[in-house]
Amino acid sequence: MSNIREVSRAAGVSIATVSRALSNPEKVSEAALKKVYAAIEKVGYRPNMMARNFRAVRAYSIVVLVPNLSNLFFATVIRGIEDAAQQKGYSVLLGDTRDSTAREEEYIRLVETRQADGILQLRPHTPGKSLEPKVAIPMVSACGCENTPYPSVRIDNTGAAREIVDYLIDQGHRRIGVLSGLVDNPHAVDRLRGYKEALAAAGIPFDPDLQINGDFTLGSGLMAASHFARMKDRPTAIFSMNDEMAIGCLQGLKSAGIKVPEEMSVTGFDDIEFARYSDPPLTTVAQPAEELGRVGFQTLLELIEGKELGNTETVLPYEFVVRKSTPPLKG
Amino acid sequence: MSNIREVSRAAGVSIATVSRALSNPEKVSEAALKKVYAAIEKVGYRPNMMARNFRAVRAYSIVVLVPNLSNLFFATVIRGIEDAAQQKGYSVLLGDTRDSTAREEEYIRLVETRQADGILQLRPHTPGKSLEPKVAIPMVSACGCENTPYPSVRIDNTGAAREIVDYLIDQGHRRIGVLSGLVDNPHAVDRLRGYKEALAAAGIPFDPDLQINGDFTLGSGLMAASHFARMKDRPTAIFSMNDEMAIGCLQGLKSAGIKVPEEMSVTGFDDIEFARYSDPPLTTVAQPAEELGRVGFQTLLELIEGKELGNTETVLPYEFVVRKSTPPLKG
DNA sequence: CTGTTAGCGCGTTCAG
DNA sequence: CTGAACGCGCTAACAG
Repeated sequence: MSNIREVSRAAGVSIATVSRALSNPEKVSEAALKKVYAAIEKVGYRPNMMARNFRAVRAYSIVVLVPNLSNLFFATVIRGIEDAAQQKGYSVLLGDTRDSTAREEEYIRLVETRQADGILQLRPHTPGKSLEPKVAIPMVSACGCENTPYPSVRIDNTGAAREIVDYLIDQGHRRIGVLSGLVDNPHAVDRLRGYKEALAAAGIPFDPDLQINGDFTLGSGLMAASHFARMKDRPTAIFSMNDEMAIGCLQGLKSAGIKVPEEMSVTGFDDIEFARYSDPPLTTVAQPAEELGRVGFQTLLELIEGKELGNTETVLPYEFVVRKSTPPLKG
Repeated sequence: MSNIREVSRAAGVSIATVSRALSNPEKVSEAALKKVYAAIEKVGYRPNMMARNFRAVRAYSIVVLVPNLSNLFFATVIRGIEDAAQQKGYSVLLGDTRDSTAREEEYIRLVETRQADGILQLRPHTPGKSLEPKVAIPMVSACGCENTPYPSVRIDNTGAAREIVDYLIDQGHRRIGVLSGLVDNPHAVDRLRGYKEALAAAGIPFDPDLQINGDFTLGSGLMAASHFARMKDRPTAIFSMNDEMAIGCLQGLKSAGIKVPEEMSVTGFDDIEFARYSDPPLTTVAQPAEELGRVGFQTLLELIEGKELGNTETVLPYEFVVRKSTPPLKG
């Protein structure tokens, strides 16, 4: 627990010289530098970052708000964030909010009390329900949705959904079920719009009976499957809004005796690694998860450093991935 | 950005009184309290935690070192950690080290420079390769292995592995493949011992050809499957050391035309949520992941607060979960 | 190039 | 019960 004063004593120079030797070595003579480095070694000095940051009025850390850390898509985004943050000397404070705005508020306090410099929000913004952007709280959305009222980085969810459903229609499907998220989930909203647009473009009327809302978990996919299985006029394909639900759905369909993909096509969204290992492997949309995290961090850093960004949107490209869960419809 | 001085001015009391009103309200008169609270409201005061922590010589944060955040088992442990930490007013700094000791060292620096108070290590300890415990760096292992040289919380990996393999033997298997981790991975070491003990107890000789080493990822499970599939004298069951590899293996076996579980039993380890949704659902060992995290944090907190723990071990119970991937062997 | 001085925001003496 | 004064470890401004 030695401090800068001990170093200065051991080196026989002033405290200021030690400080300069560390942050502006070019302003210190060779001789003094040598003495300082030797002294640092000798007394085992480590600068106290709390003191340094305190002076700098910057915590050099950001908080990442994630609705559910066990969601592999989010986990991957976080890896990207951490990667970028570490390169810039920032640490990442984890806030698993379990979809609770109240918990989010608690983490906001970390930046209000200067324990963190900004917020990277992974939960998409729901007007009237989510944390509203506050001035003086740098915040950016790292895997957001349309109409986010603060800077965001995202993919074109609507377009990606449209592309998937277009593909299913091309494969011959006319009755396409949709396994959505909760009605007010913004990702669900955007993707549902894409689904409807694709249907409309093909002249297929939207049938509300074919929409089942889950919550992006495996379990809700399983539940949804049993609904779909029991329908009198069952769909021939299901567009699921994430891979977890699609995989849950796969199992539900099988245990209902429905063969996938022979009797039912299923698509996912995100392209988590498990999507390649399901049976059958899932046709899905690959989001550039790590990149979303990296770009999200960079955007946040600009905000922290004082740039005015308004509610800039950065839209990154996605990739449509065809696997075996969507063969052409027979008959 | 108001500070305590502004509050004191607005309230017409001294700085010390404001400070006391916040941390020892019982030592302040009713009248003064009211004035202080009103002033805080009025100037929009938020205590500067950096300053407070700086004085307290405590960061009120810990760093969690995780080898791979995309591993669902670790993600769940972290949820437990964060839960416990938040309750005690601590924040969690994330360190995804991607199995690199060098990266771990960088995070150690965070506590050396007082940005964090201690380390919660999720990577099991490999002698001569892992971070060695340093005095003055509070560190605990939250899902450790046997012979960890600092306080640890874990399950009985050897016992759990033995129990799984015993069960396979009971189901009639004599040739049981093992899908291990890398040779120096401590979890692999402990679990391999359990595998061998179970074999020995049943009088089955250990056959090194039946051991394939992966790296706990889906991909390595897939690779291993093709090895197993090509063996002349193929095993009738595979004990995989985690669920991800087991699920990867499942797919590899299927694409090699081997039916699971009819022609091959497969077991996992950890009981991640996907284990219930694979085809067939996996027989596995459920680790109390969140609890490991919670207890790990509590142990670390004791260390931070100055208790001497030596290399205490806390062993938590696991649960053996039988699903459909392990029917009795026919013939 | 170097040392001296003055705080950053807060908690904690110690008198009153 | 209250206030003035000091210092935590460090950096920045200013002289020399």
